[in-house]
Amino acid sequence: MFHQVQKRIAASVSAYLQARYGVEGGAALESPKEPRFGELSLVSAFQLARQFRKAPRQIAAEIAAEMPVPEDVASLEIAGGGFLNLRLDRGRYGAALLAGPAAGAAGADREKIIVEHTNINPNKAAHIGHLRNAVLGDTFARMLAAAGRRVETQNYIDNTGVQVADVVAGFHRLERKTPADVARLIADPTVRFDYLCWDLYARVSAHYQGNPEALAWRQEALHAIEAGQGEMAEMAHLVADAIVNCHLRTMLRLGVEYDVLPRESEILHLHFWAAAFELLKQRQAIYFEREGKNAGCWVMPASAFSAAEGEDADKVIVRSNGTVTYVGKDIAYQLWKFGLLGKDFHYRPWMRYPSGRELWVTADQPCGQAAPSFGHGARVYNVIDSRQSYLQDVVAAGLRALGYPEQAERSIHFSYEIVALSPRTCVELGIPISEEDRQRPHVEVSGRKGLGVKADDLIDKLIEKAREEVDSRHREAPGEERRQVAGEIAVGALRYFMLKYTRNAVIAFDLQEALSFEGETGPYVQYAAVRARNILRKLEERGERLPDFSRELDAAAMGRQLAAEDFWQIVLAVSKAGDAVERAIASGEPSHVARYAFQLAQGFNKFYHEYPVLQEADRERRVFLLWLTDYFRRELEQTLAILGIAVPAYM
RNA sequence: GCGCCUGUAGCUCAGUUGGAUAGAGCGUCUGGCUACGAACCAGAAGGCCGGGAGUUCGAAUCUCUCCAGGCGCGCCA
Repeated sequence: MFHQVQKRIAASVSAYLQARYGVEGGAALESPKEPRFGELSLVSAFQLARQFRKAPRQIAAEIAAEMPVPEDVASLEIAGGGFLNLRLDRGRYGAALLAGPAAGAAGADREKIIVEHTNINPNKAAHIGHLRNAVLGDTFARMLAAAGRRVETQNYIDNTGVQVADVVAGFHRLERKTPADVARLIADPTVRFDYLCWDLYARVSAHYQGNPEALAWRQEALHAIEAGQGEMAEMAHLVADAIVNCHLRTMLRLGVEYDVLPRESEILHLHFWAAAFELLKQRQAIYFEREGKNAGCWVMPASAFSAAEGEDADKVIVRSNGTVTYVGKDIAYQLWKFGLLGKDFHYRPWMRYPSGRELWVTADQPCGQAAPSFGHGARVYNVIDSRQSYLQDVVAAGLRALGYPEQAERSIHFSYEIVALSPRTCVELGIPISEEDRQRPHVEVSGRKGLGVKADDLIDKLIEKAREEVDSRHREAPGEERRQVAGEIAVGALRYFMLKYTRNAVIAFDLQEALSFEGETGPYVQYAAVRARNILRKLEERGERLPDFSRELDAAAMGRQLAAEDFWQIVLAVSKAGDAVERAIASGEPSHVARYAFQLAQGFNKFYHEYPVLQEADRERRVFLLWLTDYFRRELEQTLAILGIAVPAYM
């Protein structure tokens, strides 16, 4: 609500400033530092001061005297050196809240926003780093949807890459297994296939270390996979599909779902690269190098994507042996996302989520079932860790060089820093670390060596810990119910932990800290929502009903109640949810919503402590307090839903 | 060598397009359960915002410089 009111006021003030002073920039409105300064502060006087060579305070006085007061505003006053502080009309504001949100203007013509995330190599179990990616992407998609945007979630699967090839080589060469053997392992319910591959991949990598000639295995597997024939190709298919299912199951534990799985195999078989290659050559975005170290390659000049010059910085797109690099394929894929490639995949259903949502996968031929329209995004967010920013720059440069500057601008590298481990957590997990690492704030671990924390292990551990807490508080409740609650708390803790940091902060994952359910955590916020529900449930247990607020409270009553500074500040804070979401979208920073959720919970816990709602004797106040409780509940639930966090039945 | 990111309380981190007296959690210390169940609340201590210079009415925020740390710069993905 606050967001809409602020927009209305800004429009009104901007119109005045434009007419009176001819300024184009709009009204400089911000939230004052302290509540006593009102709800909004206009600082335009400072900016105008220079231009008109007058004291800021004098200009503020002019504005205060001449500007028509916007209808949401009750009063305005000059403060400090030239601030113009606005106070909202509390009764009007409260009445608007009672009336509920205005219907959103959602239309089918809304442009589509694509969020691509997760993108885990399908050759081993997911680890905590992947969880940060998935939770960031999933939450951002939820934020966009909550704000009325049309969103499509993609999870790209590199099922023909080196990492899959290495595991196939491991099965074939180290384990001497046939595709049938691998299929049996996958079907065996006692085998955790993704864990098995995790270890096998580490063994293969170690073997390469000691026996460099064994790298030929990788080439052998890659060729087989690319040709799409033979036992190894078959095995690669089995492994990748099975691991994708493992990943989907892991992610679903956190409530993460996708719309479509674009796969590298189809990009290959449907010759996406050939189409992109033609475009790149036609538009002269790349050129054939005849001499120097890149002789025989098609390269993109460094000037296209960085400040550096010279052939050293040029990026090879097609190798001298004619094969395309990863970046080249990524340019083709990125073109498809914007609907610029002139080609599309075929699709078939992969699975249906319990929620009812259908997940599709790309296919190289029609399956006979009508699929939704995928791709054709107006804006694309690629959730990829910050170490790949150089490559993302090259991809965007490719779009620009092809004559698509707007798309390059809207091709957003949604980068984030890695998840490292705290030294003490390494020790706890039995990961060997050097003396030097022990002194550092965090230690990066290697998936190649099989070190690190598997996502499912972490989730299991969190559930176990949550279960202990639940059991100690609710011995009487049915076991199945307690299991459910513990699961929701565990997921709440994990998702919040991944979201509370800004994207470019390195998370030093500390088991103890992540397992904590106190302070700035998901469970703290969940607890506030549960407490709000408890009050309302208690009311019904006492044989009462929730009043019809819009009938029992009018603008005058709201005005009377909101005259109390305490209540006004609470209502104001609760009404800023939409503001937090918009800020998070504009800055691409989901942590804003996480932090807002925490503030909201803090506000509620304080309210809960100070005002025994059900004991209130004054009738109007009691109805108001019940309304406020219900309002808190709604916003807490909605904000948690955006974060992908459930509200447990009890805590 | 070049490029990007980071440096804020003992620790981990916030800090809106530059705005009024720099915030939170953890940890430490002191209080508060009579069930709207304390996974909570109240209070205290704790800061030359890495150093320096500049821009201006105003800088944690912008510019330059130095210091410290991280990451990237493959015909790997």
